[in-house]
Amino acid sequence: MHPTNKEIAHILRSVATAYELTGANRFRIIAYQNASDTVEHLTQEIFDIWQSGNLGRVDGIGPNISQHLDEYFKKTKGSYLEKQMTKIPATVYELMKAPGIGPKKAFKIVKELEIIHVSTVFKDVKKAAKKNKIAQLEGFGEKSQEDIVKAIDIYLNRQQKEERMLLPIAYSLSQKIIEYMKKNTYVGKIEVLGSLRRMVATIGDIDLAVVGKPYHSKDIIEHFISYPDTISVEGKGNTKATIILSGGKHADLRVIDKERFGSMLQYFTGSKAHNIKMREYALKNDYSLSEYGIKEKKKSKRERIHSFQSEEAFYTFLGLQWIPPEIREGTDEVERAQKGTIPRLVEPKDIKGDFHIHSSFNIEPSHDRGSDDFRKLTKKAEDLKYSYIAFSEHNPSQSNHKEQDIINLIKKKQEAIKQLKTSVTCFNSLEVDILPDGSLALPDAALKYLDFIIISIHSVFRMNKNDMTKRILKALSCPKVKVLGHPTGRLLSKREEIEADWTMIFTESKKRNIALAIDAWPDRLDLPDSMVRLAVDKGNLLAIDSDAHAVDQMENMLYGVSVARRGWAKKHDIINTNSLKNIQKWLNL
DNA sequence: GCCGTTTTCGGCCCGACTGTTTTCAGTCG
Repeated sequence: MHPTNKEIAHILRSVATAYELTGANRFRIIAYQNASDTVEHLTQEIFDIWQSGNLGRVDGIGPNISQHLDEYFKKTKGSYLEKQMTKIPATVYELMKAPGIGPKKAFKIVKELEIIHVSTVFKDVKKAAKKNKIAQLEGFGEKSQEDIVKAIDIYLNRQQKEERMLLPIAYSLSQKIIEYMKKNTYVGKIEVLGSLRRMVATIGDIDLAVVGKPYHSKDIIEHFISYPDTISVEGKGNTKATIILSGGKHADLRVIDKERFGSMLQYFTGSKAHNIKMREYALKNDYSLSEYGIKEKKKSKRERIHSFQSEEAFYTFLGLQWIPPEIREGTDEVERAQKGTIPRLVEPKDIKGDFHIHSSFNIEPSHDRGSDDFRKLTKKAEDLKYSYIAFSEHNPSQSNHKEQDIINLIKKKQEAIKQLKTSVTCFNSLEVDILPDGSLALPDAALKYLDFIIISIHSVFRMNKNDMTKRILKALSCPKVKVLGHPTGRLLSKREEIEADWTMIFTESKKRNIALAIDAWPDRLDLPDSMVRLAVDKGNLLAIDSDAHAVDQMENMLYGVSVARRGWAKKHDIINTNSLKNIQKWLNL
């Protein structure tokens, strides 16, 4: 197995740490940190980029780091990166995983207390704290000793739990806090910010901001840290506070006055990478950005800060198009905003139908059945103002049926659909398993009774890249296939993506006019946003599917739209924004 | 060590909070 982006990012960050502790030029340290960030957020495998000889083209990786990585990938013994890393005890990198412990503190503790075993570093540090040894170190005290023990406990605790929340969970949690905050009379406007506003698939912390007068700030902060579900207060200042909720999740709150709401919204929405790009851009025009506004850096003049009530005004002042939060990830959005070429991204109201709904119709499926019948589902589709939907249950199990049984079941379903009285056009479809050899779990003879099929992988996820690619390409060759369902098979924080040559698969899908699904099921969000962007750039068709197994889940479409937006998808990139007429043409009906 | 619509040299994001200090260093987002 080749090293993952996560592993390479960790190595680069560790080298940055080693440089920091050995007193290297601080900009060299930053360069390695930047390279680490870049690799971590890359949309392709850094290993693949290296293999194709394009390492140097990656933003933030220059000639030096390129060469070091080359050496590392070639598995050269005693490679430069490894050599740099081992200058610092491995216990330092381990200890740094605890929040609030950075390079300096970790190194000091490890060195002074002679902690050498990586596997027991946390236990050993806690033991030392018990003997009051840390408080005696220079630069440390009673309080910091206590904080270090707490930080270790938080880290160890977090290890056992899910690290990040699924988007919908974080969203509902934030709504509860907002409701609570509104009970305080000094609280004005209140907004969800950070990764939640950017609609990232998984959310670490909940970030909130409140409009309030500075002299009410204290009251608001006090109210916030009294939130009933709080188990501890991690920090509290004049304008911001952090609480830890019973599930171990952090919630941050910032108070800001109305005049600066725009710059605050911009700052606090992030991403960090986006804000850095913004500040770098501003600096070229002699401006300095912060959450408080835009500062003119002209040395001769008196310092002047411009405030902004709205985010739009903030971006406009800098000569930039307003950038939707979903694409503020520090890729090329600032450049594009400068040129005025940020596209209008697809919106929830553009969606005209849903191709992937599991009904309760008993097709005697291989996997789970939906819980609601055609009638309820079509009613919901009407409420959502859809023009069309497709009932796409899992294929009938193969082991329990003869070919003719399967055909009869599909015909029966077709008949039942015909009987429906609704303004919504309903297609007869199935979600068919892609078997390990690339054949489909449905007899060919059954295909003609279906309007189209979705194909998906539901077993044998671990396969080598070559075989997996062949498997999918073979499955795509069936003419009834119109959607490749949850292409990567990932389950957020449960199962990794499958390995496949996506360039080949995207090319083949495009050639065959097959849409790649953006499955909106909260655990999936698959395609992932970064791959959506690749697909969009390549000109692939995409289908946003709810994958609903119950009526209410049809509303999950919203999260699929968010993924599409994060992948820079425009309305015309998404097949199910089309009119019924166009869809029928696409389906060859 | 990286990078380029004022630059192949000379820059490199900004502020808050905390603890240990008595003006600052470390860490975080």
